[in-house]
Amino acid sequence: MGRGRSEIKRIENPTQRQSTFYKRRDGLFKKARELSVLCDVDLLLLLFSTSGKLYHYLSPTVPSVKDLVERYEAATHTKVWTDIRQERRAELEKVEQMCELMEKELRFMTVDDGEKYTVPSLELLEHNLEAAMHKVRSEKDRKIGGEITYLENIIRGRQEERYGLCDKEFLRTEYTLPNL
Amino acid sequence: MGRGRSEIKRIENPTQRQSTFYKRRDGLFKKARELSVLCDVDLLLLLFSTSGKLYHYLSPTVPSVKDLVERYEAATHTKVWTDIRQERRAELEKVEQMCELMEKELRFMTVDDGEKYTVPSLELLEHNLEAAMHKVRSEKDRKIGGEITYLENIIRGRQEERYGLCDKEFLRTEYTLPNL
DNA sequence: AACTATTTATAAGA
DNA sequence: TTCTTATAAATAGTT
Repeated sequence: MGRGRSEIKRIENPTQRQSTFYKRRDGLFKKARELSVLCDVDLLLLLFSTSGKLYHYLSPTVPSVKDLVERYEAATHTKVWTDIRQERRAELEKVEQMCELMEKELRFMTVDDGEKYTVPSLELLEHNLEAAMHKVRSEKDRKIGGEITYLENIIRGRQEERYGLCDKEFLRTEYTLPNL
Repeated sequence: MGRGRSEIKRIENPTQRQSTFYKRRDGLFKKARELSVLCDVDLLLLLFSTSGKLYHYLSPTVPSVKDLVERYEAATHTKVWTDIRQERRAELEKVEQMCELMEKELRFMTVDDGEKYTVPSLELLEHNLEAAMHKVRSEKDRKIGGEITYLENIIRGRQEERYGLCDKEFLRTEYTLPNL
């Protein structure tokens, strides 16, 4: 556009370059705005002049520069901020591992010697331990009971087999103990 | 440009919008490239079409997107990535709180009903519970024993007081029970 | 900044 | 999509 010249190379004359910069900068921002509105497009335009001055445009539909740059990351897998994220993730995983360890340790019911218990809290602890113990014992009994029933069934099966009372299907089943 | 229309508003017809998008997108990128070359300008153009496809341009003079976004941060003092860090910190704190809660809960020895225990692990659990119970009981005894000794001392003190065997200092002390 | 001769971009149509 | 073309818009050079 304009009278003459069309070659695209750095304009050496500073006055001319500055003049062209103003005109084309305005043109570019206008085009960016128009495109984002006409075609419902999310865009970011960041621009620094030679003098270091910032000009920028962000589509009204985009909440923040961060938002768009994150989408850029996701799209390119270029992970601009990977280091920050990985740092945090590592930190998080460390805490989670500690959590797990602690859970295991505590599950096996070690009473902390360093902790200073009061008598009422010790009584509560005792009560809870008794409840837990009760649960554990009845669960154990149930399991062992189940095992016995299972074995009894096998024995009955064998007897029926011997006396010809079982069907063909039953003969083909394998006898494996359940995982106790 | 082109035949007719100049109003800038969202193009509702999808076919027409797509067509316009292609043409104007190409135009915008061409202008961006030209400006960066002609006027020696650092610029970034990030663009997502409605379908989510990314198009971008970065001046050849700029080493990376990160670089330009950091300059944007510096220029606006907007600290684009601060909130990411804060976000992560919040996440971390949440996990740590969960940790603490879990610790408390597990300290009070609830045996998880949902957990599927095997007989040997139940026996181990039972063993641990017994050990813990033993600790708790002896600690309770020690505490109660201490209380008794303390009370005995007070009684002895009273007797010494009565028989004039105590010193003046002792008379001024208060008898408060230790926090049991 | 403004002006205007030209070039360029692009809307509509094919 | 892609091309063609008539026309609107942008802008180089000038004032």
